[in-house]
Amino acid sequence: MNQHTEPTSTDKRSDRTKATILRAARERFAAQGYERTTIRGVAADADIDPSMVMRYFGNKAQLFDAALAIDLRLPDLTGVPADELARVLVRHFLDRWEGDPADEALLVLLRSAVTNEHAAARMHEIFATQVAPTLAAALGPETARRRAGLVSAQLLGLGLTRYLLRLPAVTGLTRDEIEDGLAPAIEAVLH
Amino acid sequence: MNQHTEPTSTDKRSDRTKATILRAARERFAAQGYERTTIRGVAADADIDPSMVMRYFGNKAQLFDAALAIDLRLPDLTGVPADELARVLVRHFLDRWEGDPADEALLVLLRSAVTNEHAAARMHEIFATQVAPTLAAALGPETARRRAGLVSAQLLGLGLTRYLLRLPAVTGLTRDEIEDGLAPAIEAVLH
DNA sequence: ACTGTAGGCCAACAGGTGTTGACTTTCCAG
DNA sequence: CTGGAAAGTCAACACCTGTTGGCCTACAGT
Repeated sequence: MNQHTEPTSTDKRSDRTKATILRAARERFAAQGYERTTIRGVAADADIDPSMVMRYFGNKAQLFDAALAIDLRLPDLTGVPADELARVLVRHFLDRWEGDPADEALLVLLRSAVTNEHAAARMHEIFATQVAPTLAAALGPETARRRAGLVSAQLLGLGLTRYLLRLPAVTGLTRDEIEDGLAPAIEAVLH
Repeated sequence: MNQHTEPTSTDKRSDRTKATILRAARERFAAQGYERTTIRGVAADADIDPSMVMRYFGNKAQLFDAALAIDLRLPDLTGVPADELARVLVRHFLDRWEGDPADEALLVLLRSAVTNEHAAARMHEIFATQVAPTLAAALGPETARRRAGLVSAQLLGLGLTRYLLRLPAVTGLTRDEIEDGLAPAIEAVLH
């Protein structure tokens, strides 16, 4: 097998189209959720035959799985002073929601997790492996156990109302207004 | 037309089956969302032919509409002292989410609004006609305008994580723990 | 007893879905 | 130049969906 081909980003041709498919899939899953996203639609966006999607990803469920690779990139919070912790969290999540439009994985996950058991399980997993440990390190395991859930509820509530439901009363706020309004609230939960 | 028939609950026979259909529809919409709910499924739950659903409700979208009749029954908050306002709100919403299992309308709405444009529009409407005015009356129109959105985000975030996603870190909390944890947070938003 | 009508059922339609297998084209190693 | 694998296309399948129209049945008003 290819020993001397450099392992650059677009090594083989198939890898590129596979990536194209995945990008199109993320967009549609993010915009419409699991059920309303069709393989034919994804294939059309990627300018490719539907059967290629099957060849590369097996079936719709596995394509969905592939689109759910998520890393929240939570920063290390152990060094942050307690009275700034909440603000750092809010700012970080706003960045993640509004950041790189190609990185819609968070939207995909949340939108689908509401109607799809499998996506919900993935969400549990992400919470357990990424959110909980980070908060436990910053707050100590005891208080984290009782507070991590509520903190997540607050941050996901923001994502829900602003980016999925697009409630005017929330989309109408500026980033600063949200930061100023929500940071004290999360601080209150953390105590 | 029937002039002397008493206007009791189950007046005509058709009204009863219509109600049966609606109950079955609410259950399925609440459990699976709009897309995965099928008319055949609803009809089977109601022990009736699918075509009857069409006869009584026209089409799937109108059946969905009928299932979305929602009244949050928000209490009058003008008499509540400012430092108890948050706690009253949290308690009220917990009651609404966990209350009468037959009254799943809130679940229906939230679960569907995430993937269905029409349900999202209905949510905007409910916010505008029920939540916003109640908060405006209690806080004054100026602060309500900037805070109502964030308060809703907090309460919907709770509903999302506890009743839809069922995050263990949130379902594992008792009612009291939620009340004690969230009330100060909402108070912080209200100031 | 008769009949009209409301309530209910059956069978089918047209369209869209995930998925499959056989076929053709592209392209690189020998 | 040539074989053969990799990449891509085409057409079809089996199934499920919302929706429709014709048919049967029960029953209330006369």
